[in-house]
Amino acid sequence: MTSRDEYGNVFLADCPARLAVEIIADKWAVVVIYGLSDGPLRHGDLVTLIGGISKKVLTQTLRRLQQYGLVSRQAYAEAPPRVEYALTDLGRTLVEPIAMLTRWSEANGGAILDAQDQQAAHDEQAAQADRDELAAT
Amino acid sequence: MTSRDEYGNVFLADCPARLAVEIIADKWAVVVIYGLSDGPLRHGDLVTLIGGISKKVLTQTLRRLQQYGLVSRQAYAEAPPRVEYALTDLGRTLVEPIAMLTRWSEANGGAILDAQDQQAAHDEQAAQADRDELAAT
DNA sequence: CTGTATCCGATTGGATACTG
DNA sequence: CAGTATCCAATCGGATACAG
Repeated sequence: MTSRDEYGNVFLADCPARLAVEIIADKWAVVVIYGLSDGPLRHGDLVTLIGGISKKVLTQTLRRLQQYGLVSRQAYAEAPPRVEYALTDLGRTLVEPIAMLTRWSEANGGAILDAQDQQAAHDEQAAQADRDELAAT
Repeated sequence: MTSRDEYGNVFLADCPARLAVEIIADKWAVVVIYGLSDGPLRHGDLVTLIGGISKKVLTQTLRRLQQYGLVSRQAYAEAPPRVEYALTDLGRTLVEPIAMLTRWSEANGGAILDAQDQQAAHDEQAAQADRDELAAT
């Protein structure tokens, strides 16, 4: 019994622990869930709220989240049409884990940017070394 | 000041809160970090530990995590060559949020599968209704 | 063993225009 | 407003072969 088993084998493709990965391994799914965490929103509201997402992709994302039972869709028979999306009870249980990730981001975002800068500097240094080595031949 | 601002605007593309999303929104990155959480591993070990990942993609993922300063790479000048990957201090701070997600998966995996089944049944019902409607014309 | 390089099919996502 | 359909470019990821 290795410690890996305690974690529930994230590594096997059919393992339930991969479900969360499947869901949140989608840039937009996370943002959409987060955007709905304050309450129901309409399709157009989400488009404007979330920067850089297209209608098509938003719809796709919402459909997927519906499939998972994380988001519910309520259409009103009005003119003009109105459709509201909201988190289900199940979906709301995901808000806290996601919030934890954004908190991590806020806490460590600076460190990551620094690491990227250092990495870039290191790469540049290595590239310079390569050029020197090449020139020496 | 809306409650959204408290969360730090996950919605703007240049917001630091999106960093975690950028990192996590990669199926393999999560699994790799999780795989390294018990200690350093070699490239080949990771390939066999993680089911379904190719050498190429593993290398790409490791490079990206290096860029973020989450993973360190230690090469030993031996024959045969040996390379070990390990989480950095920064990388280790991500283990707990990720573990939280897998715990969520284990707790709610069943509910999601149920929701998918219900959704499938609902879709089938709707498809049947469509066929009926079509037949009535 | 640890990568890199190349080819190539599959999938993604954006723009646009159109329906209800 | 909400959503679909279509086209199209770009990226992803797997397989294979090759290099250090």
